[in-house]
Amino acid sequence: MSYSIGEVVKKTGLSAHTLRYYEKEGLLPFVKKNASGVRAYSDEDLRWLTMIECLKDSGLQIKEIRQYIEWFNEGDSTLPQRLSLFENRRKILEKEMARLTVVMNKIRYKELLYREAVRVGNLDVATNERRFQHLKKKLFESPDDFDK
Amino acid sequence: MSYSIGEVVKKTGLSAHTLRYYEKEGLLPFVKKNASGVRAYSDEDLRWLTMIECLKDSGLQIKEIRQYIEWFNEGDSTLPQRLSLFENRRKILEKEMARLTVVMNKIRYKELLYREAVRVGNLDVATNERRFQHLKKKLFESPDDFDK
DNA sequence: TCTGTACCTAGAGTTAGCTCTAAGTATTAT
DNA sequence: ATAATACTTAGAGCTAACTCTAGGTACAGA
Repeated sequence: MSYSIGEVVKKTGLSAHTLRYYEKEGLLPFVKKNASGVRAYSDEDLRWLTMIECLKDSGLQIKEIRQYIEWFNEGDSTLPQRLSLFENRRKILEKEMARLTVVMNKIRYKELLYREAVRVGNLDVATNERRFQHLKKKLFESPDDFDK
Repeated sequence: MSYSIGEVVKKTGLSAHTLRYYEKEGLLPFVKKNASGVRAYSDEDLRWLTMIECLKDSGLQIKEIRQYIEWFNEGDSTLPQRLSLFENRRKILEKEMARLTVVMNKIRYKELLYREAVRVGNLDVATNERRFQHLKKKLFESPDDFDK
């Protein structure tokens, strides 16, 4: 099976501009073209696009994805490099999730505080309520930094 | 207490360029300047910088942070808007954490697979091992999309 | 043959968030 | 007094990842 760029747009949700851009950046080195230059994407190309999306979602830059694809095409001699890429990425994702957890706590505190402030119609009154003072001390190292 | 831009650079880790840029974008509407135009940051300004960093970490754009600061300065009449901002942010962070969890599973699968591939020196052999076939089926809707 | 749609390339433009440069003023230490 | 350091502004430059434009080709249906 092969697919026109328009069909791939429908399948992937990427724009035709973006698909051509990816190709120019070396992310799709196997896409074939017919005699008049029109692209014909294979099922293999679509699987690459799925993988590219996953790597992109994990935070890899396009040039890093291109590097991965080059390693893949060089065969088993680059297995250690590829392992190392996934290890690093896993560590970065772990840090990112930890970071988001910390941010989430702060934002949730703000949401609760503002819900109370809206209820009583006054931010300072809400901020000075014992339970919010308590919560703030529990959550933050320098609690007053969160009075803004 | 007041601080020169250089002291704030040391305290916050932001560059002087970035601090002036933030001010130009309306993020620090209270910073005072002396007769010769030199900035003198107050403790209040530093607290704003902490809050700005938190909002930035939560994914807010600079113009959205400026909007929040404007609301803050307008007083209690804008409490509902601010509550709504934090509610939306909390929801977006929840989605982001869910997204990262999904991505993490895929990357961890790849890491395990490549660790085995490096051990046996061959990606195809590792991919075809029963436990990786099993893992792949468990993790993904279209497992073959992850053979890249 | 005409009309419309889908496709092509090369290259310019956009956006966010910095980051840096140039040219000048002010402050501090010796 | 002089040298070094820190500060100022306006505005240009950078990077990533698109996003769009202009001008053209290819082909299908009425």
